[in-house]
Amino acid sequence: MTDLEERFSGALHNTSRAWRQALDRRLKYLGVSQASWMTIAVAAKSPSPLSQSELADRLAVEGATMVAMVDRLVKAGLVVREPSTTDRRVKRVVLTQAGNHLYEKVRAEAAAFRKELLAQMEPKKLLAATELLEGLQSIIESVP
Amino acid sequence: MTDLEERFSGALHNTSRAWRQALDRRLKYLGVSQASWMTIAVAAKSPSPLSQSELADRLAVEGATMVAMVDRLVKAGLVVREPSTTDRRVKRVVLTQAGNHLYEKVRAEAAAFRKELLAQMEPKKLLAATELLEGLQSIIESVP
DNA sequence: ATACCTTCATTAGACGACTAACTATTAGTG
DNA sequence: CACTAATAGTTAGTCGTCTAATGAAGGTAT
Repeated sequence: MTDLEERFSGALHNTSRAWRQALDRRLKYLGVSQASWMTIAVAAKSPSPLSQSELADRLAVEGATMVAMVDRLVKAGLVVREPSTTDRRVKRVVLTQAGNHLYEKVRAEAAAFRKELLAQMEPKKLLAATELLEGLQSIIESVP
Repeated sequence: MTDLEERFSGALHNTSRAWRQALDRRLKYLGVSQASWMTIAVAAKSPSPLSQSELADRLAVEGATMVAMVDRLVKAGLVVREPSTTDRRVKRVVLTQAGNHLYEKVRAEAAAFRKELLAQMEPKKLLAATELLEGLQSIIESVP
């Protein structure tokens, strides 16, 4: 008697996990993980350089996590820390040329992968599932 | 529509992440994470004690990950390692009484939480979403 | 029976996430 | 203005995950 709710829960977590792993495998040759790429993407998309706190907020991770992430990205030569001139607590994260170059390549790969995976899905059903997931997400986030 | 695909992808990952985090918060008072609980659950459900490799397979993690997990569980007094009598490479993972007690409590909590979250979902839509996710999961897993 | 190959568990090192505690700096309130 | 709040970044320690390398044990083929 596999309960539908249990089945949904399993499908949700397994699919999300499998997706991440498959994308990580696909991007491995670029030497960059999804978490690193997402950080670079958010930094790249912003018109003006973001602080580490702003990056952490937009990626829904803690400040301490972002410190470690930026450490790695700096070490890899993809970004630099630039002290703010107006607020001496703040350091802005700026992409290097290598960072921008990498971002363009990775963005194309990730979009292609997403398209490939979802090509066989019926748009109507995909929309219905998206709406259900979004509704569920706000329910979860409103739980104490 | 690339837009929908991107929206779905975001909803999938965010919902899964939010769920895990919320459940972890809910189970925090028991002092056990979902990964630990899942390991204990698989061990508890098996009629005969499983080896670490079998546990790793069923939880879809690597052997090295399971070594660390069992280390923590042993340290917490929830399981013990028992050398196999027939194959001296193998160690079977056996729940202690504390492990069994904990499992019962956590299982009830997780099921209640799942029910609570999904209570407002329409069964028809939930089934459709489950089927879409399961289909997607097998597509992802068949990707090289 | 020896040489080779596979499997099981382990260790070491890295990544990515968290919380808790800390320093430095800024902003707000009396 | 001075005291207090809050914010930005950091460090330290833990968890969970991975890959790669290793040692011990079991199988297999010649």
